[in-house]
Amino acid sequence: MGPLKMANPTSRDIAEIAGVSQATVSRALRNSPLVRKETRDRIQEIAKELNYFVNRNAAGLRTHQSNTIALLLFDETGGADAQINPFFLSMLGYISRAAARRGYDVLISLQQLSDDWHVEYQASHRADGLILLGYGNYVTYREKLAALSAANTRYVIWGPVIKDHPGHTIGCDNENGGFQATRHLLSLGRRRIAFLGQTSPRSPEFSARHTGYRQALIAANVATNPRLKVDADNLEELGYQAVESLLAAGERFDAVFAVTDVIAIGAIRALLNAGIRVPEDVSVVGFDDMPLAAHVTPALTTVRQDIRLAADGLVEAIVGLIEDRPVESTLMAPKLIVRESCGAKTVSRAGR
Amino acid sequence: MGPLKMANPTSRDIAEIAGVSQATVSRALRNSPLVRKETRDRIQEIAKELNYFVNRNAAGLRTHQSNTIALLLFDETGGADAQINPFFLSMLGYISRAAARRGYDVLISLQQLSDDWHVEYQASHRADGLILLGYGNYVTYREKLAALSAANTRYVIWGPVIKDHPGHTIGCDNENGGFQATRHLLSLGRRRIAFLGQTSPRSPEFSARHTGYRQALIAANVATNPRLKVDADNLEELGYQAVESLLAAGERFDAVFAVTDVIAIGAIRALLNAGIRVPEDVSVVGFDDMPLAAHVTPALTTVRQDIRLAADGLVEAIVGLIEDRPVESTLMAPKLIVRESCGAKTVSRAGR
DNA sequence: TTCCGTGATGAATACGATTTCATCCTCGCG
DNA sequence: CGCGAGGATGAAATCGTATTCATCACGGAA
Repeated sequence: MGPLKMANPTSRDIAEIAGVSQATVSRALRNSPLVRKETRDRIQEIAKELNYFVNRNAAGLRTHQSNTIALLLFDETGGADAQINPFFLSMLGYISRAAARRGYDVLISLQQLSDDWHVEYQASHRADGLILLGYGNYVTYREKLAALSAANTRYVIWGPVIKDHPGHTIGCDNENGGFQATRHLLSLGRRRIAFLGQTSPRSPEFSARHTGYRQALIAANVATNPRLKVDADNLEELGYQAVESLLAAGERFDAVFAVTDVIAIGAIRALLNAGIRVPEDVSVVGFDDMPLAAHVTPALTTVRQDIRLAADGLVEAIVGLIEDRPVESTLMAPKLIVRESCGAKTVSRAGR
Repeated sequence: MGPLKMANPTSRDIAEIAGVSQATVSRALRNSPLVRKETRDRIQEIAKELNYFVNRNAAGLRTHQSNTIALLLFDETGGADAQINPFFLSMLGYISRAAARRGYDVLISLQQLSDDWHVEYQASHRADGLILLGYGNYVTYREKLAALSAANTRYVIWGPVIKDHPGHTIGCDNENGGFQATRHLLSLGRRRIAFLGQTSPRSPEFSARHTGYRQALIAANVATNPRLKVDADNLEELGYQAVESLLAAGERFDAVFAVTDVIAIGAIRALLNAGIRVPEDVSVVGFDDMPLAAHVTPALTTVRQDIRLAADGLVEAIVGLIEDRPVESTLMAPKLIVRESCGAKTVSRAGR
């Protein structure tokens, strides 16, 4: 029995070779106990020999499934060529792995505000369910989500848990994260703490972090100074500019809570460029704990979102919905990671 | 005519409502000129009203197409939970956009060395073609590529162009990049230039950068010192350790060429921690120009690979193969980006 | 010996689109 | 008035698999 060759073998071809019916082949390949073990093995061997793979289109057509999860990534920052939010990008990696573990493929789709594809993915049977990243902007998207629900689409959102928000949500307790960061800065004796980040209703996560920030100040009986709050979208450059504008305005501050590591890194650069030492003169805390946070100089103190866990949770949830299991929205606890940029630890740097 | 509702409308449902045959519906939805314009418009309106979308499984079954590109990402560094190479991750973003522009979806698959799914994607009609990232390790993968070719799979590789390598390749002229980086350091008067990076045949890109490095030294009549070459995989931590080991060995050096920005950032941290100033005492040059490179302190001088262009090229190539157009392997020119970490520019930092 | 349950298999159908081929109508021209 | 060309549409086949519903052989129980 030499190496069999065939351009595009089908289950029928295998059936013919094995001397059985196509139905039996189909059953054998799916390990159905209806087929006698010997027959099953023989068929599977032939399939392997022929380099046969089930035609997913045909199978999907018949079963109404795709074993695929679509990942919709909304990235409003910047235009079509801008870098994509690295936080989402690494989430994507973990999601893909978690999905693979459960036998699902992942289809990516970078969406723009103007796009209107949401419904299509499941309706066209390209995906069994959707994971939505970057939907923070719930004001704008609310109706889109409603459309999804109306179309009976299964989806899970990464973002803030908002009451009477349609759909299931998995997110991080941003308020608590902001609180932890700020409390930490306060515990170091800092009192004039700048807040860097966009807090419009477009960015509910960031707003929640700001709320946590304020609550920490209130709890410590420290007056909030609205001039120490600067809007900044999630780009290094904007963190840089935010600090520049603070300095230009002559504001005095001894700490910075940046709503994102990326912003924090931009802020640090601006501080250092202005001759201000970090953390000696100004403490800096970020948010996310992206991989690089530990390796920039000074290493960034930050609030960690465990994105691996988050990704697992998202996949678990969407697969649950697909397979008709009950699913609940979840809020994950963030964790303060103390490094050098806040000054809590003695910096090991020898020379200065 | 109120809002029509229907669970899962098919083209046949639309046909019935429109009072035409299902064949006409199919044609109308694909904008076939065979259908009279009025009829076409009416049908499309009904489809919209019903929230109808073509069942991709059925369409794909019939046409033998999926309009999908599979992106196979091999990431050997670290285990299953490790962060994924950020360079590939951002490439992925651009690839996804470029593919969308051409009407293709992107399926991601993070692969391990042990996996053996390559052939499956196209054979199962899940994808029309493959883009392979991280296949640098051509020694190991050669046979896998051969299998792909044998199965008549269409694929494009991001990586070094290697002669009599099966398949089409798009890559960066790494040798030239290494040459530029090193020549730049030499032009700054640096003579003891350390090289940080893995150069085994497992990493042909990095080996090529090393070749460029050596050629620049030779061209400048500077002796190469093998002790200034330290293997380091692509992680910040390993860049850090590489510098530590150089220092521990008592090697003297006045510059570092890191084979990757990530390694460079780790290296800089190690230098600063040891009280060595960058760039005053040691110049550092990286490779890739990842987004953060411009924003760390000191801002990183590096060799830019234009990944947007690369992504476009890869997609262009795979789509070309899918649509039976001739495709050629391409080598893209990298570009030296001078910032602060090499010391060529006056650092604007005020205090020090 | 007859009958029925059980295990293994096959025949036939459905999934929802695309596409080929046939049909029918209309209109212009000889 | 007849005829052919061409435009618009419909009927039917097809893609490859999963699954329902027979069918058949076999063996044990009555």
